[in-house]
Amino acid sequence: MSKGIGKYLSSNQVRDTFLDYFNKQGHTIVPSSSLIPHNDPTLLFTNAGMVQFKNVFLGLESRPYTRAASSQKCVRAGGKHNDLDNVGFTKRHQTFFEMLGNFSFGDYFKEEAIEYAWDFITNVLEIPPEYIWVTVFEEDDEAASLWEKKTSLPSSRIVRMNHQENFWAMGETGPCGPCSEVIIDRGEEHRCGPDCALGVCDCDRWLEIWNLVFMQYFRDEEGNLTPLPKPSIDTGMGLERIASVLQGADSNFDIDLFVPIIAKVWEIAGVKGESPDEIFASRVIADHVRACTFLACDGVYPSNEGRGYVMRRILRRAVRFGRVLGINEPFLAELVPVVVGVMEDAYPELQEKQEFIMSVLTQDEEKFLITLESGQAKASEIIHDLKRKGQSEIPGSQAFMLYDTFGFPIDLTKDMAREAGLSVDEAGFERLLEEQRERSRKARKNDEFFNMDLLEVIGDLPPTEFTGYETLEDVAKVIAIIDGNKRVLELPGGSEGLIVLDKTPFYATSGGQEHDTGIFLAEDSDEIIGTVTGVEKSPNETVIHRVSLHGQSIKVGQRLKAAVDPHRRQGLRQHHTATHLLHKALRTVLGDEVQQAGSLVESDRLRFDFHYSHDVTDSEIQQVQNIVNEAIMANMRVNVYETSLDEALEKGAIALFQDKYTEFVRVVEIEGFSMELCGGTHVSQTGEIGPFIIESQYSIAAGTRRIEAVAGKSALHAIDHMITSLKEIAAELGCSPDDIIEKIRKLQDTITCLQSEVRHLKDERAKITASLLVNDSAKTTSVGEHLLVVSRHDDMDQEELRTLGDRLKDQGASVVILGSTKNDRAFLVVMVQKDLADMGVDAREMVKKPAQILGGSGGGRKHLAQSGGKNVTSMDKALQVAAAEAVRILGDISK
RNA sequence: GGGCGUGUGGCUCAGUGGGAGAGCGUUCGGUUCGCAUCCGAAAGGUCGCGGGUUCGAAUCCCGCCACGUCCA
Repeated sequence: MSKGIGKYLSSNQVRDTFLDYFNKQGHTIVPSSSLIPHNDPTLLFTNAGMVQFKNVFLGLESRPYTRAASSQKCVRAGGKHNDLDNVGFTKRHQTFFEMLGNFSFGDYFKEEAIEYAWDFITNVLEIPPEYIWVTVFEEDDEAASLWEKKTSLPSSRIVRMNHQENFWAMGETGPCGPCSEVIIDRGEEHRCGPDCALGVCDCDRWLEIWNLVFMQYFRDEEGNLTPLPKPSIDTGMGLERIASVLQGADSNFDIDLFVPIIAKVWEIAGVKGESPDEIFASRVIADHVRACTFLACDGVYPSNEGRGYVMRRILRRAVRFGRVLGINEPFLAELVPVVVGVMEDAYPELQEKQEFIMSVLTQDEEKFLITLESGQAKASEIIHDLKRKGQSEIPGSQAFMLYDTFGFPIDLTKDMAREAGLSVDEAGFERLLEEQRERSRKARKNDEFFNMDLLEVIGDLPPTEFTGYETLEDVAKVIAIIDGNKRVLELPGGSEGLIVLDKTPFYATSGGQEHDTGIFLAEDSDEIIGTVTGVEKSPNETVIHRVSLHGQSIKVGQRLKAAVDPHRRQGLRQHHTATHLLHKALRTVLGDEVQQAGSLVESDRLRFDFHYSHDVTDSEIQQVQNIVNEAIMANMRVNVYETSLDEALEKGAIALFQDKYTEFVRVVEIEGFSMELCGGTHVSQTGEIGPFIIESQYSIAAGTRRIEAVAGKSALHAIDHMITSLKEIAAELGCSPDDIIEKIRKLQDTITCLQSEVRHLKDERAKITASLLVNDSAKTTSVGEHLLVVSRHDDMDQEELRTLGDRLKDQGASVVILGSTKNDRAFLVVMVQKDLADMGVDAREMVKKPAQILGGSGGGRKHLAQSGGKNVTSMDKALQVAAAEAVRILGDISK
């Protein structure tokens, strides 16, 4: 390890020093938000420091401060920014990292941003100016001259870069602007070649450590840039990168945040990190286990879709590199305490959830090991098969099947192929993968309410004021109408469209609670204008009503009366408050390990998903239900109020999304029982909820369980239904409802007895019938030394005929032909003794012709053939024909 | 959301349109001082659910459910 540049600081010190510095410059220190972006459907994970401030930059949300600084945990994997497959190959890529940033929301701009950056780097971190280069956007003379004026940088080290490199945008439209990067020149010895220069190559000599974004324009749909009235600053400095500079680490993985984790990996694997492979694999594992630890901590769970799927991919990649090191059993959980130890100062929540995180990781590892094992078996089979056929390449289709269907990683397929001396058609594999991607993308279109088009159309609309906590009816003004993803001024009568009001009593689908429905009325006449069938809320809190108009049209600017359906709302309130009671009851009965994973509140039922790693017994569910019902009967007050987040948390409120740092949060407190942050609508006394019934409890994924329950009227209906059913069952069984179980058990016993008795009797009857038949000259024919039995037994089914045939063979019959008609169907069974069948006497030949006569077809095996048809009247004829056929064949064999 | 795969006894699975099976486990009996082993026997199945095709479906077709897996 070479000597560091600047002042040696531990990573924890870097983080503290940064926040401390900006705090002294009047910045509010904002804690890292969750890795799960709140209310942002366009983003899979928080991937930059500015994510939690997005709405502030867009002017949709205001904060009590205009300058802020944070150290933000980030994940870049899945979605647009995907570094997953690069991790390990480079010295800098990580799936999980921390981003240090300072932000100005219309406060200071370029000058201060540059001054702070320079001051922090040269005076606080003590990095000598001669190591520093900066880049600016080629048209940004202002930034270039500021660097020259405000710092001691010579102009030769201020490099202008093009649009692609140094112009930043949030999306297709929205705030954007030039940026400026601070770069450390690590010295000649790190150069990649003779042409090594900033902006020319992309090697490790030139280390970008800090990006300063100057948000000064707004880009509209046509791509026009208009200056923002209040330009803003968004900066980002990778903690691991700057730490690597200060600590003289060759790569990010050589800093103090990684060293203990990598050491533990080596310890588990029993290696010393001597070969490039060992170093490579242990770096990947260290990065991935950090990502998985933090993801699990923020409530992400490995699964087969969305965020959970990305997490699973990270986790499984780590496991695969574990195998490279010779680790063949679950080991990631052993690394978690090391990660926690390194990170807990900055993220104390890790310590609290350590056990939980460990069990989440181990569970998915175990699953993956099973997948690998079965994939390996499949791959062996394929390879064996190909070698037998003398082929030298595994076709892309086979490799893809292993990957796609059985989850067997392609590189493992390649390894196995290599060991067997085969190659893999990788191009074919890639082609199939691309086809699959294309299919998925196509199927994606148009299935969400907020598609990109709609988001664009409503982008400039303000948040809608929600008045529905206080009232169910309100007079409001129409401020926008959308018809087929286009803004219009008028929506004609009889049609459907989306309507935005300046304020609304309608609750939009959010926080798991379903939307209200209701009607729009004319302001003066109370005539119904339209029916509201759906209500959604955009990411910037604009409420959008899906409305089906009656006779008259509706215009922008018009005033109308918005009225919520009170019955539906009451159902929603009952089920929402019941959900809070249920949540608390679950934690009381099962412990604090219970963590809400999802919740759905409808007007006639509720669904509650939660993480819990053990079985839940019926009696525990019963206890939970009792606690909820007692809480309802106690008729507790439900207080809803706004307070600051800190105060709410201090009082012990359960917050699901700690990253939603608005000034005030809404607390729903059930007096003396539970307290949660919640934006939903609730009853005012728990007694309003009525009866509460848990209808089912089951597992929806490993470690995740779901409860479905009903309250209020739905619960009454459920109870009614159950009582009626019980009464009907009791009446049918001729006993009282209390005795139903006992009665059914008795009946089941009786059935079992009868069944075995019937089987026994049928067998007996078959034996007797058989012995009568073989002695009945009318039913038997001797062909040479072979005995043929032909007989008809109506009302027997095929199985009974076969049993009878078996008994006849026992008693010496060589060939048995049995017929039966039952329920307007004709059956024919032909059986041949095994030795005769081996000699070539084929039962199938005897069944073909008669089958035609019966109006069907038939077949089977040599010793047993069956046929049938619908011509029941031809049964005797069919038997005759079969018999004649048998005589002929037996005659041939006897010669 | 889309694709592929799987679903058969308590468990692991075989069974490519014609009589529902194997191994392990369970119970009983034998062997043994006893256990393991070994021998013999028995119990245990709506072949995930629902339709369809067929004389006949665990098997073929369609729909649904669950699980696995890849893609988005």
